[in-house]
Amino acid sequence: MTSVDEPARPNGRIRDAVRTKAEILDVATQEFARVGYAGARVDDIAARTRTTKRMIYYYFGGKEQLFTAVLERSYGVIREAEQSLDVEHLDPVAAIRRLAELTFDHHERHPDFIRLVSIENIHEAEHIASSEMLGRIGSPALDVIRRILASGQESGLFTADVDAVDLHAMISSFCFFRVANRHTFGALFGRDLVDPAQREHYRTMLGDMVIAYLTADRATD
Amino acid sequence: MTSVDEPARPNGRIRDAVRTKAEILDVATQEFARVGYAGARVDDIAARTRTTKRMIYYYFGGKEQLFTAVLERSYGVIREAEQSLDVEHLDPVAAIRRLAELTFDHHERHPDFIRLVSIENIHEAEHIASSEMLGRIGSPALDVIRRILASGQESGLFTADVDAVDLHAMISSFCFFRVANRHTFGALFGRDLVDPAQREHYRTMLGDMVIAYLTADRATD
DNA sequence: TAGCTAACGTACTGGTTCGTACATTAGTCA
DNA sequence: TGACTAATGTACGAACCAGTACGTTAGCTA
Repeated sequence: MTSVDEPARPNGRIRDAVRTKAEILDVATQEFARVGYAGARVDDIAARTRTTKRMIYYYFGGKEQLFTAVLERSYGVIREAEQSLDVEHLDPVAAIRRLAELTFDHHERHPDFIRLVSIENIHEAEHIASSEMLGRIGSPALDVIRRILASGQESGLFTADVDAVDLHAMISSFCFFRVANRHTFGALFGRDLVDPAQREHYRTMLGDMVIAYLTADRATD
Repeated sequence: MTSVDEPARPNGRIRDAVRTKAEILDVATQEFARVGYAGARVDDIAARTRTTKRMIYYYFGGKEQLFTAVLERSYGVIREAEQSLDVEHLDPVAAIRRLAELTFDHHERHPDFIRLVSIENIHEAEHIASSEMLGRIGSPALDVIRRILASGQESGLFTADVDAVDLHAMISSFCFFRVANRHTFGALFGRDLVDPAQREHYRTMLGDMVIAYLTADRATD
């Protein structure tokens, strides 16, 4: 295991606090996502890193804090992704559809994150609640939705009585369910919601749904 | 703890296989839903029944089989509920809206079931896969949707290219997300999706969304 | 280059947890 | 009413698992 980047040491022991910490977080993210908080084993996480269990306690304090750190980093990643959203140059309908598609893509690309969120919900969001950072993380996506919605409502394209948080919930629920409930849905109904061949179909379906809702003539019903 | 139903015994020991088994299932359902499969403790489940851990192994064989039995009974309950669906006397639009509302109500009334499904998805539906019963449980709701959809498409009310399984996924995703992700969503966005005061709002939103999707003129976009 | 400390490793512990061996009894039926 | 068996209880073991006491060393800096 001697590479150019990591020259051999007499002892093989290398000191790199940043790398060690990051490696623990990487492995812990995989393990927690794979088997849940209670199902994960601190020993197993340590065994899959190049360091020892001792270091987990040294850097994070304990299993609980490690899980919180995993959540914090995972949420940080999506916040960053949301910050690079660039849809406001489009007209409101296209902008919302594009935003929905980006949400769709992001969920699909980060199944581990979806699993962590499911797990955190089983724990009633207790780690989020006790995290300084996650309490004030906000959501750039929400701001984007708010602005598009306002512009669409002003121009009369969208029905007036829609709220950004609710629309975000609507979009997220479809994207989240598709990934999170993939297994039970597949087992019960014989259809793989994440089948690559069906990807475009569901991506379009999401956009159609959201736009139909936003542009519907509510008086019709 | 002496009641009319259960007269005192010299030893307090009563034999009732059916009751014992049902009581274990009740408690196990609560515990598994509360803390997940790995988080649940066989000893704790036993302690909360009027019998002992020995009986769990006697009747179910082990923790894994107990969890499967919990899932089987839980899915059985919704299948029964679905069988009593009675919406086909309504016109297609009203029928779909009513069906969505009943799905909405059912999810809200059975948060433990939602949690069990989330947990089973973390385990990649392995218990469903290995269950004889759950493999062929089917879904009466799906048949209902299929018939309403066919009638609505025939009369030209609904867009033609919609599939029953997909529509079921759409309705379920909204209902499921609202309950399952209540905690993280609340913690991050400060809005309780299950707030009773907002119940009618979200119930209407779901119906509006589904109907808008089904009746939209897809060519507009 | 001596010494200091952040970074790391080893080995262990105490409590937990699934599962079982063995003993007992309630209720039934010949 | 005696015997048989399904149903139940007790006590324990072996593996597991989060966390820690204690010792070591790499790399920096005075």
